Amino acid sequence: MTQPIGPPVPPVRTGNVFEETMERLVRAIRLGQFPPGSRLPPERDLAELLRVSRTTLREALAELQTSGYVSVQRGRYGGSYVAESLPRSATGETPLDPDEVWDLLTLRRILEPAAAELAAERRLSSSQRERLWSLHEELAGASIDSYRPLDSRLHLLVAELGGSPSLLAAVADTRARVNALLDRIPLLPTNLDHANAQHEDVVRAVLDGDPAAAREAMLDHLDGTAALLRGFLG
Amino acid sequence: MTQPIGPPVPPVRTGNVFEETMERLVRAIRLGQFPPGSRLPPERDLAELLRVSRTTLREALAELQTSGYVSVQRGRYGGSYVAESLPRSATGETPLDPDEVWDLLTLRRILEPAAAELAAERRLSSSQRERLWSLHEELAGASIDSYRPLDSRLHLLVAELGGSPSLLAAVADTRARVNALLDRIPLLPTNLDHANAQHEDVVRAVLDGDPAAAREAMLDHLDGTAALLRGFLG
DNA sequence: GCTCATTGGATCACTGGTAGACCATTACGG
DNA sequence: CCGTAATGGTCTACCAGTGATCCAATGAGC
Repeated sequence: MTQPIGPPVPPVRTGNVFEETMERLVRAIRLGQFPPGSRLPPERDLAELLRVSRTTLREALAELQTSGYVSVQRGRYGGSYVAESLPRSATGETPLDPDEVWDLLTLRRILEPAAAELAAERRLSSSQRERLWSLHEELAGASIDSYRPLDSRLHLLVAELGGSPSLLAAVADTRARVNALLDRIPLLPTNLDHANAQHEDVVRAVLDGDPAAAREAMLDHLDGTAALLRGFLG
Repeated sequence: MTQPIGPPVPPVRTGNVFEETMERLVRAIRLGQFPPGSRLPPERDLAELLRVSRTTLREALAELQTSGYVSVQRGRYGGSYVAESLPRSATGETPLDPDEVWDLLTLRRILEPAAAELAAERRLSSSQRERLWSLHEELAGASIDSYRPLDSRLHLLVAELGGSPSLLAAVADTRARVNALLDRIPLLPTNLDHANAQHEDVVRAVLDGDPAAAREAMLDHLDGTAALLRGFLG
């Protein structure tokens, strides 16, 4: 007979609107969707984008301001500007949960190489090619403080070039959650050099239209940071 | 410079609570999480599960009742019982969107073979093995009316055995969306026979602990229904 | 056949969130 | 320098959704 149990039924609502709005904004900023130094859309537009009342959005923005994610200026050409260096998400040394780490790294290892492979299969427009390469260069020259958001941005761009919106969404989701784990461990300059070299391999393979190489390069890259994370499990 | 655009920022709230609750329930039923003929949890429990007031849940259940998904009985040992044969989701012959079809099939082709591979890598308990095999047998003997939910249930079980909750969630999500497409095309007995044979290949490979075979078998199976869907694009 | 636990059915005061109008500040363009 | 457009700041009436309580039906077990 069929057992009554199965995969969990996700709740319709989790937390209140304010909290969810905060999370969305923090997530978008940490994913580099609003890069360091850039301006957020006007409150009215952003509220519409998030399908949230302006009142609630403003509460969230106020909170983001006090926690140092954005600075707000009034008047024409004012707005909310993303900080150049994001605050470390306040995790009072919460220990990493090994199961959660394995879970997320497993999913990421499935999604991102597949996305890179897809991207390499596609005929990219010259503007897409330029965007990819210039983002890679910007990242290679980024300071350690603004590195993570731009890193995510590059990975998301690769996923975007794969052409599947649902895959892109899945990559973004997973990456946001992996980021939350990564924020608990230090970012060393040595790692950055490795990462930049690996990024270049991925970008080159995508631009060369070599799917197998793109997949492998991405796998190498991910396994690098995965090892880093696992090292902090003890 | 960084371009202002990027992957979309998902809205915090979509639709009202009633609509979302409906969707969750329909989805869970169509995914076989509440198999045909089974009883839903009591309203109070279900409301808590969905984090929704009982009032709202009851509105959704009433709607499900009138559209033929469940039948409700009062009194002790009463409750909401899932129909043996689900209503065809009322799509007034909405034409399939080729981009959406490609998008979802692409993601599914990434997730499910990976899940099958993972499942085959793991040492399964004897109760897990039995559950998998008995579900396969139940599905092979299922009527054409109750086939789809049990089919989804089997796929979800394979994903569950992979051991990654996030991967399971992603598979469930994708499958729910693919189901919505599949509901627009007829289900032929011939296809069922093929599917059952392919399911058996997958299940055997998982039980044999042969990851590569499991991946391949799942790919074969998916490409079968994918071809079916593409055939209806013209 | 009573009893009682378990379930669905109904009602209502309260609140988080919304929509929309209006005010305040700033900087560009003439 | 002034006017105006674009932006953040504030206030308020309203309502969807909640949660709590009570009622009604049903069937198992004594």
